[in-house]
Amino acid sequence: MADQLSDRGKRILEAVIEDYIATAEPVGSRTITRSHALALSPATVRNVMSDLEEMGLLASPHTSAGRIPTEKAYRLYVNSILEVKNITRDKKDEIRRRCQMAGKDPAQVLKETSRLLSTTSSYMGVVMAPRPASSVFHQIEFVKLPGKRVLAILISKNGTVQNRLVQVDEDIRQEDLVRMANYLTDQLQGLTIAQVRERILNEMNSEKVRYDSLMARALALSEQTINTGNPELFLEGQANILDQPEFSDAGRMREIFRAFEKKSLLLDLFDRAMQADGVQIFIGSESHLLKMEGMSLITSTYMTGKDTVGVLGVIGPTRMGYGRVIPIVDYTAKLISRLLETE
Amino acid sequence: MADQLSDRGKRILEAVIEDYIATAEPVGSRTITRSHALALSPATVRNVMSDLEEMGLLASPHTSAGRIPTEKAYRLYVNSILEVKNITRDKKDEIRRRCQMAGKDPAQVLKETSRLLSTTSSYMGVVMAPRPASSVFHQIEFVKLPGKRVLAILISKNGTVQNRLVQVDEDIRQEDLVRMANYLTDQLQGLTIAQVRERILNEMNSEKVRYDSLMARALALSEQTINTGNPELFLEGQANILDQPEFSDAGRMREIFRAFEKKSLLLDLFDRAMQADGVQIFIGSESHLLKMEGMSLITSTYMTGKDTVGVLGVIGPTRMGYGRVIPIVDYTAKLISRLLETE
DNA sequence: GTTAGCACTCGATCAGTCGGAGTGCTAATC
DNA sequence: GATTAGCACTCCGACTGATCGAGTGCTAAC
Repeated sequence: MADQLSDRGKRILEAVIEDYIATAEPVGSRTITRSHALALSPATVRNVMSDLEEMGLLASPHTSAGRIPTEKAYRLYVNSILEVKNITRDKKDEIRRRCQMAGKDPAQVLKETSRLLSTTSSYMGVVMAPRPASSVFHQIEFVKLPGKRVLAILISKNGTVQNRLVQVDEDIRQEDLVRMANYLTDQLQGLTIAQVRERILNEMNSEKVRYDSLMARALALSEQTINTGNPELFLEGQANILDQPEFSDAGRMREIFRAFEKKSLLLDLFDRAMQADGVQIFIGSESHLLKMEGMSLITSTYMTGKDTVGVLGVIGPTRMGYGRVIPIVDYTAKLISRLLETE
Repeated sequence: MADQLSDRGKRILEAVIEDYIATAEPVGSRTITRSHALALSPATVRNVMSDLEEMGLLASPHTSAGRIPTEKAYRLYVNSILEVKNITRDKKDEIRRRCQMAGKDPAQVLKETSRLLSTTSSYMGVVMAPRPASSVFHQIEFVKLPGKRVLAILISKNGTVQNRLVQVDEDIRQEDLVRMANYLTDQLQGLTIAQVRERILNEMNSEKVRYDSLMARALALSEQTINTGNPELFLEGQANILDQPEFSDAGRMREIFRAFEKKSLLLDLFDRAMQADGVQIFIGSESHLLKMEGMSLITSTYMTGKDTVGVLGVIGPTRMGYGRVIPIVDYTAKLISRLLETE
């Protein structure tokens, strides 16, 4: 048969994938003729399936089991067969209702969102917070606390707050701290946090500052407060993947959990997802993460105002209800963007 | 035989428990005579074990397996047999080294501590943050951000920071915000956060405020910022318990993970642990948590200055290396207390 | 009180059997 | 020429029975 996928081939591939998604069992020719009104006999379906196998779209675990879609098949399915459903009214309401988190700590909002993604999709929810380095500086403050401690607070225009508790020798006065903070706030207007850091490091080495011990200390304080490190990653609903039959094996399960404990791997992946706007889908090994074998990731970027600032998504088995989950991710991302913009 | 536990009985019970902790397999009479120099024959040991079983300290899964310690046995072991080892020099160094987290976000410190507990014990680490309601108010601030947003920041004497992003109608001026914040900061000196909340709710209903719309709004802002809810709980190293053979069953594993997703259950338990200072041990069903069957919890309280503020600990299987883990929990709690005090 | 000896029990393991599901091929049919 | 019925074949999984080893409880001897 042709290398080209016939229309009938497509329909049968779709049937296999959908059955497999539903049952996690290899799909046989009989099953398909029964459940999908194709008006074809099992024998015919077998012929077609054999062709699909040759094209690398199906695989059989062994001779007398049914067949399983390959990654290539999922990719094809997602690209050109799947019709993304509209999100159901119910889901929409549920998401909207649970997004009523006005007045919450901004970090909490993202965590809640991650949990929301996990429960609505029944897979794992992931949200990558905005990269601290790229947000825009708004204000810095130093607050003197009892016990020779100073709390430094760094506020960004997008409303995120970084703070550090630092011990100092006791002869700093609150008035001096305020003066320093005002001066710095003035100096650093309009810079991104990354630039702020650079500026401060420069200043610290400048001649002028060398002889101003107060300023030197203020700069040191600021420097300790600035976090240009990795953005936070909120991973919720890990227990959900325990329900997936393909991970019922204890060893496999352990591997996956260990992999997710190392968040750096996921961060890389999410960084890649942030390169392009909108919904993206990584199927199995496409993510180039060894441990992601058998797992897929659906992501979408979210924004504050006009800037793409973060990524959120759902991680599940390759055998995932794409048609159902894609709109959930999409809708949630849009809702969060709106929430971050106005609130 | 007597109801009273003989000295020999104790030694044999100890041997069974230690073997079982090491291997997770039911322990037979032979094994014991071999590994622990008791100078007794297997038959004698069998007799004693039979007595121990009658006393409810041992149980046999079936006739021809060895025996397993019961919860009662663990309790006895922990109370009167176990000699808690001194913490090893290595562990001490490791913990101390990893506690060098000066300049970190206070919440991060606790999270790190939890991870530290999990890796040094190779079970699960848990840290309950100080109850927000009971910390002492220090300062409140309102910062106007672009886009009709106001960031409210609540600072406690212990260095914790709560912040909320709130949308407002645009006619509030930064000067007014500062004035309000200063006024409130002045009014609320010395109160706990819980008292602050109460005071604010009272004020909001007072006659005077009714006609001062600016003040009314400031109060509303503050009220939204205050979180008197549950303290945060940092649970790290969940993957570690997957290594325990008794949880290799997928169903059991799922149950446990699900249980830990509901943090409220653990919070209750930790609240109980906070009633008494120092190290405490909950064995299996003693915690009155249904899902804690087969698991034990070792906790210690930690303090800032003279006040007990939180609890940290390790969760592992009942079959846990108590002698090894207890000093780890103890030492970590002391170290964190010192860290929170000075820093 | 302790121990050696022995019969007994029970789970784990392994080989063998059987049935069901599914395939591929061939020949008949539309 | 495409489709289908029929059939032999393959392979897995579930079940069965036999065997083995670890461990026990009991009894009688030390």
